[in-house]
Amino acid sequence: MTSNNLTPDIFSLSIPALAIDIVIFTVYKWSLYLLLNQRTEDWPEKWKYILPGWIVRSGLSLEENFDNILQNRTGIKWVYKEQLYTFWDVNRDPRWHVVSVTYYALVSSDLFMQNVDLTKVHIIDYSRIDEISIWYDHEKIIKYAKQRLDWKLEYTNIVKNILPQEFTLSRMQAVYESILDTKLDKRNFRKKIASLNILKDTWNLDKSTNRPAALYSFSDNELKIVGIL
Amino acid sequence: MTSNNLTPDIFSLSIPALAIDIVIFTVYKWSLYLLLNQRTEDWPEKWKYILPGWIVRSGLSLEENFDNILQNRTGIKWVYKEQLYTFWDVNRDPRWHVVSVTYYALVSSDLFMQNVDLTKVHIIDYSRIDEISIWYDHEKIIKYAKQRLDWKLEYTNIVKNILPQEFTLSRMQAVYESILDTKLDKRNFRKKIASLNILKDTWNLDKSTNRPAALYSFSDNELKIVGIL
DNA sequence: GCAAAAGTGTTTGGTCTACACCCATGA
DNA sequence: TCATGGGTGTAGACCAAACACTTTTGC
Repeated sequence: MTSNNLTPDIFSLSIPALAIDIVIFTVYKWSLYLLLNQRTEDWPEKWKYILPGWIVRSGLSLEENFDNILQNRTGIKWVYKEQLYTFWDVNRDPRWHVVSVTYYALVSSDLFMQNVDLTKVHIIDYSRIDEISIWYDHEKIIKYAKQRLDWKLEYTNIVKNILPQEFTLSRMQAVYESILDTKLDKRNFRKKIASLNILKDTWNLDKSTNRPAALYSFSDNELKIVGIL
Repeated sequence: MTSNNLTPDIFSLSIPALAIDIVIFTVYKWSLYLLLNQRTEDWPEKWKYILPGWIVRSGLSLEENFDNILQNRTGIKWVYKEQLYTFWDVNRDPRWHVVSVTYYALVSSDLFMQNVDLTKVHIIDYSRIDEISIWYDHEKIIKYAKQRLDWKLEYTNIVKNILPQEFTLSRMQAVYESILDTKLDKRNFRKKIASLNILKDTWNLDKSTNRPAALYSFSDNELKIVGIL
């Protein structure tokens, strides 16, 4: 193969289709959940769960495609997202050759509850992920997304995208515990968070519990690299 | 937009072209280098440096496309690679709408010297990267790849892909120092590496220096997550 | 007054850092 | 014999982990 063989030839070089698939996490009540679609009637294997996703439309930007797909497949208007990996497999989708750009996304449970369309999307307890039937390689993508989420939780302030605007330290700790599936020491956790100077006290109180708890919010909106745990 | 609007329509959904671009790092003598192509005569801005890359051909797997492009653009037959990011920009390549899947790659200087075709590829001292003229957004991609490389060096045993099969600890330390652009303490470095149990003594000696130095190799071929620095 | 979650310090062990000299060989 | 890079240990600072009781409120 010489350099000349690489001369662009739009026909042999095109790929048939490009898709976006989104792994959406949320923490609802005290557990980590995943938002999954189910295959519709006219598809084979209709009972299987599948990541929200679709083929992209040319002429729109990636952002526009993402937002359309997100809204169409879940009802949700906005999530925090990061690109995860681009999968490529001629045999991946039996219907056609698809390259899939995957994202993982975080949504706080209040934002999620406002917008989600539960006729379109199912909320699945992450701890039951191995018990359900997931279409093709989407389970692999989910596990990869979870790894990335774990890492980002430990080393960045990304947790703010799962928490509501104002939250108690106990709530924040519970988010870490449910996602990382560990128990954390309350005093050490609070010391660590305090030392990072990433929160500000709102001086509001959460009175829903017995003893009212101080409500905090993030003092900074950028994604920061900070060793949290 | 309703669900019906998402019904696949292969014509409006196709994208024109998909490319692979590769950021290749090597450590040559005592510095970090980058392997870049230069735009050829018939292209505009022909003097600018550009990442080795090309449009993918359908019908081949991603691996095959990667290997073809790597070999065509650099002469090199094999590199260690990891996917970096997928860029999407209708205005990215003025010739057509391109989605680019980028990789970063590492190659040891001996493997590199065996195979590289220096008529195709230029080797650029990374510390001079800001002095040269780089095409379109490839500089951004390079900086992003360097960040990823720095991180991977600190937290994994990825350095083995830049080192020859057998190497001295001083050589290994020099690779860290040149890529991360820091000075490391010799004793602390050796203690840390020893504590990680990732090397084995080959009982061979490097006699090219005055006092012969012990030669080590990695005891394990998998990529491991280990806090190295 | 009691149940339930919030909030608060100290001690200990391990890890990271700084630092300087002797050794083996080639020329 | 001297120049060159290879190889080695210790002390102090800092950080992470373990651990239990008091406080505030609703009922």
